[in-house]
Amino acid sequence: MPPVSRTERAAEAWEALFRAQVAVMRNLAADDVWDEVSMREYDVLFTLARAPGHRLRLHDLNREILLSQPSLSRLVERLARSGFVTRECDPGDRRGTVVALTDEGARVQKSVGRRHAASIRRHVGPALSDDELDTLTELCAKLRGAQD
Amino acid sequence: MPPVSRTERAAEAWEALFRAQVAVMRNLAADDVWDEVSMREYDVLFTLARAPGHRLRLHDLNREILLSQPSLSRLVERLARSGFVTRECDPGDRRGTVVALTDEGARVQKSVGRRHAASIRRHVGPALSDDELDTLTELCAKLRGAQD
DNA sequence: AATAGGTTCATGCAAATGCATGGAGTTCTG
DNA sequence: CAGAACTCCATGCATTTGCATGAACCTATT
Repeated sequence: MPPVSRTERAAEAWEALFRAQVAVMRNLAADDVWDEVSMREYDVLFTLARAPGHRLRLHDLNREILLSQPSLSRLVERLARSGFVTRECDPGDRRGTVVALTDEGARVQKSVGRRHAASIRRHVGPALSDDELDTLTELCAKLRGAQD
Repeated sequence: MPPVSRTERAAEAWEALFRAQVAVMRNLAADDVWDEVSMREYDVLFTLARAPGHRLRLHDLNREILLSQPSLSRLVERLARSGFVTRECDPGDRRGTVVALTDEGARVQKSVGRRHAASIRRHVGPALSDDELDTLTELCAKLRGAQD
């Protein structure tokens, strides 16, 4: 029996998305690719690598990462101590801290990223066809785009 | 330019799924629904409510919840102190601990669940059509089913 | 331009989390 | 059937996280 009300449909979709995320995440976390950085640290390095100039305001970074502002602040502090990022003062807005990827940080991101991508292929690839993967991408992008 | 290789397709789909999950999760967490239990605690109560007899072995519960075994053990300990679950010894396998929802726990789950469902409807509902929601559900279920 | 209000980030502190480990119980093996 | 290997859970301990708060800076109002 399919869901009837709009609320049920939305709840069912979110439930399915959330559980799928948990299941895949667990397998990705179990794969042996997190020796240099943790998954959350990688997420920060990856986001910075995608940003123009390999740099982002802490506040903007916080919009991409599911962490409280103080937690991200300290995560970045640890990444800086490890030499993967630098923290500069934003000349345009002196409240701001600009987090920039170092060469070493970019190297680690690529190295871990390559192995992580292979891991994703192993765990996500076999589950769906090409068309299904594309449809999933499209629907998730649409869902994300509709958020605040 | 669409992704060409199978690895790229899988990576793009996972990236989209993950980011959508983060964006939606943030909005759901921001809604004023988590006054009685935290989101993770609710996840446990919800999983128990779905289980036959409103009870589950700790080990089985751990398969549904994205937490390490010790962390879940302590989370359940807190829920028991709050009176939302009980912890009994499994007579069939005396290593096991059976976590069972109390009446109070079921009440809280329903109360929070109702508001949470409305919250999901507000944040997920407007983003996609009925057919799209169903497709998303189906693809996520398939993806989840293919995991270990 | 002075003050009030808002934004961005860091720090103190308590709570939550994960890893390593150990104890108790079960199952497998020779 | 003895003991080795494995499974399930709890606890010690260090790390990570979030909340509350405060400092520094920016912006708007008068």
